[in-house]
Amino acid sequence: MIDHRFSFVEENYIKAVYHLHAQDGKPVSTNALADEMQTTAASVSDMLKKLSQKKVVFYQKYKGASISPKGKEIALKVIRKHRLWEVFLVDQLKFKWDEVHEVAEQLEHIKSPLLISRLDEFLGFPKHDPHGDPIPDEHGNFAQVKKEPLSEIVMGKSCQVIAVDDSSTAFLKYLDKMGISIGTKLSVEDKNEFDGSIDILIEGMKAITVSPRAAENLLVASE
Amino acid sequence: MIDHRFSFVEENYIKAVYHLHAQDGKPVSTNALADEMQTTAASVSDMLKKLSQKKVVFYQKYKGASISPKGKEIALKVIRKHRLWEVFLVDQLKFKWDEVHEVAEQLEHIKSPLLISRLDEFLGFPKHDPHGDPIPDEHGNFAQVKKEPLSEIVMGKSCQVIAVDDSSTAFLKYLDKMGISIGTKLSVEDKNEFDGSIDILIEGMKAITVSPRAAENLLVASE
DNA sequence: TTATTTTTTTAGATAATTCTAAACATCTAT
DNA sequence: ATAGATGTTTAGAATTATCTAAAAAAATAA
Repeated sequence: MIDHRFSFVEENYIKAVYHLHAQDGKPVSTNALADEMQTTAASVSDMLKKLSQKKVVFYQKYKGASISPKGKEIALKVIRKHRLWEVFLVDQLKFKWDEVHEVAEQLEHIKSPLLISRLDEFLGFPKHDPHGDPIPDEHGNFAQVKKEPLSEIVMGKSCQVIAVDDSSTAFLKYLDKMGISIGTKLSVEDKNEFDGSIDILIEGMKAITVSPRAAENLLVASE
Repeated sequence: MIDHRFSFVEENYIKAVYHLHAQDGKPVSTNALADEMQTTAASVSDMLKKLSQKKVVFYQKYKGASISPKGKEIALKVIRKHRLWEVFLVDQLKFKWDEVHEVAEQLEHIKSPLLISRLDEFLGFPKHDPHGDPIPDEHGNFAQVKKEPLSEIVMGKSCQVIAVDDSSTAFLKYLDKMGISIGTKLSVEDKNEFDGSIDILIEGMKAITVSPRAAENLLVASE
């Protein structure tokens, strides 16, 4: 079995196809990929043709692309690396949530299975990255917890913050100020009809009100 | 001042010119570089022309290349990153001496000043890498201890192992077995005329004999 | 259903890095 | 000092990833 070697750029395309394809299961359009990759539709077209030949995506002209089993394997390896490095940066090097992305984008392409298994061990085999996203194991398996926006939780229910949909600095700063982070347990106390804001009780102690905008971007797992 | 961005490949050439140039201060020949970079003289020629335009090397056709102040600055930054990552791999991730090089070659190109300053701090501001080579600070300064091969040390003198000239697995395994590592203090007890082997006393306790070949590749600082 | 708009693909160029083969410069030994 | 060996550079081509502009296909709206 020939083990293709993929360039950084190719890995990024594979990851993007995986992410966009995973969202709804429908093939990813050339334009959607161009948007994601910050490039032109022409470049995407060329690259999809190549990746299709390398059998990491399924691609039909004018019909978009979807991820192949081989592509999924590669994507999950890169995602595993990305998220492990994020844990390292935040837990060990005291990076803030919003400082890790650019660096992890580089580190995820380092090729060394030994490095990753040692890093995983060093970090204590974490199951989630600092944004609450699950970290695949070496076989690409991960437990996907059902994520819902806080805005969808019915009144009275308890839940735990496991991720955010918006990773902007502004939002993360807002959460910091509110005393909300990944892992925070809270219950929905009331929903205000007139503006959609939600009253929550953090860890059964502090009562605060969050805006509808915030509630849509806070992803929680209900208990 | 325009801040050129250098590719991985360019950084590797700059590093190679710095290392080879530093050895004796003479300009580096095209062939020597081709050898070091595992490529052809033609490729080196092309690259030197480019690096000369970017003012990181001084280069005259048929006369070889030497490092410029700007090139030295870049080389030292890359070397600093390489050695800090080596410390991380060995001290934190339990890599062996001979497992770190390939991975560090990749990690040294990650661009993030914050990452490196945090890593430096995390590691406790180490002054030497696992092979005993000094780690430049953020300004490129490092204390160069006078390194001599053990074979040059006069009888009766005490010294400390600070580096190795040969990083082959075979040699490193040999040292492991002998109980010698970076930092080992020893004294030269006797030199055997007939085969050039040297009797040493490790830490004033264990007496062993090392081959002339080993003595040439063990770099020590005499006290 | 045909015309118009949008999306996607191709064609043709550019830039970076590498290669082989051929030309050229320098060194060395007679 | 010159011929042959060695070292170095140029010329020309291949590869990867990108772009713009133009052509082709698909979607949409009258």
